Formats: sequence, C-alpha cells, structure tokens
Amino acid sequence: MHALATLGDPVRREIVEVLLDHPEDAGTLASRFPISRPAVSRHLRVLREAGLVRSETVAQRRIYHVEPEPLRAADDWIQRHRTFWTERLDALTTHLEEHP
Amino acid sequence: MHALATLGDPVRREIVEVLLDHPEDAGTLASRFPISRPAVSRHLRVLREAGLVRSETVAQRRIYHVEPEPLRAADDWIQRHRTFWTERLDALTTHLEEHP
DNA sequence: CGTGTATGTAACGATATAGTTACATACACA
DNA sequence: TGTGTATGTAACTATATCGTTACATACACG
Repeated sequence: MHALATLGDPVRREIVEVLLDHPEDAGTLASRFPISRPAVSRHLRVLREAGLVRSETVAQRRIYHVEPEPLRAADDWIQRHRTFWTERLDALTTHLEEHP
Repeated sequence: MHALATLGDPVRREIVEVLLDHPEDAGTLASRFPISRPAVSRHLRVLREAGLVRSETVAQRRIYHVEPEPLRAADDWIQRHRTFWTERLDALTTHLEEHP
C-alpha cells in the first residue's frame, strides 16, 4: 500500500503523530482512541505492512515506533511538486503587494 | 475530505501530476487513463470538492488546473514532522560513516 | 502450573469507494 | 434549428474498508 494511501485515514495519521512524539505499546496507544482495541491493532497492521512503523517485543508488549525512511519516501511525492505552489503563491503575494 | 485522503487514490495523484505540468480539459485528461471517462469525471469531482483543482469553462470544455493553496496545506502535515526523519536519517548516515 | 495481562486474528456486518453503462445538459456551427 | 461534441450525473454493481465481538496465543508471576 502506498504511504500516502496509508496516511489517508485520520486514525492512522493520529497514530503516527503519537509515535513520532514517542514510541508506545499497542495497548496504551489504543486507549487514546474512541474505537476498539482490535480496530487500532488493525490500523497498526496496515502501518506495519506499509513499513511506516515497526514494533519491538518486550515481554507481552509490542512497542511501536515510526520508521523514518518510508515516511520520507511518502514526502517525496509532495516534495517533488512543492516548487509549483510556492512559486504560484509567491506570485500571488507579489501581485497583491503591487496591486493592493 | 482531507487533502491527504484525496491523494490516497493513485488515479487522483496521477491527475494532479498531469495538471501540475499543464492545465488540461476533462476529455483529454480522461483519455490518458485506462478507465472510463465518467470515472475520471468523478475523480475530478472529488478533487474539485477538496479544493485541489478548479476548472474554467471555455465553450463546452472545462479546463482543469491545480489550486496551489490546498496542496500546500496538504503538505503541512508532513512538513510539520519532517525534522523527525531527517534527524533520524542523518544520525543513521553518521553512524554508518563512523562504523563502515 | 494456573491465572491475569497484552496482543493479534477471525468472522461478520455496515458503509464507502470506484468502476461500469445509460442518460441529461449545454454549447458550436453548418 | 438540428447535429455533433464535451461534460457531468444517475443508477447500479462489485469490492474494499472500518468497525464490532469472540477467540487464540504468548508471556509473567504467584
């Protein structure tokens, strides 16, 4: 699954946000959301299969953390075209300054 | 619909890619894809409702073009966390240089 | 060795999504 | 004004997605 498609889901975006701040085990993570624990577990699976997160096992717990490389790759699609809208927006700003 | 969710679909990403290169009318655009014209028309509707593209009418034709502002907003989510993985990747690079 | 805790998976249902074909609308132009 | 061209929408179908509850597995620890 493409990283951008994976991040299309708002719950998965929020999961990634949390894990970017600090690694966390599946249970604690799940308790943050108003949906069931298995539902979160499923989102984690999708994120795992997309390579966006990884878990290391500590006793019964699975500590999840973000994997930087694929996220950067996800960024690339947008990054590649960033020049377009920065130019367009700069042009707009200039226009507004010259014609207030 | 959140811009990232909108860009989750591969066809819509490709549509945006084309329109970033140059504006184009709906028909020509549709002919680039292996799916039916109404299917593309639908994707354009989704993109339109998300504010990512706009069309101007010229006779019967609708010329579509990318709207820069919402795309930049879509970028923000990733941009906000970019420092995270650049740091992590830099650390990895350094590590590999020091322990080849 | 049994019990509680942590986690993932299976089975299932509801809803959303993306495709199709058929149809409606709107403009250009002979 | 009638015909061809361009486009969007409606109706429908198949599949994917996301949620639920019930169950299986695995480890810690008294």
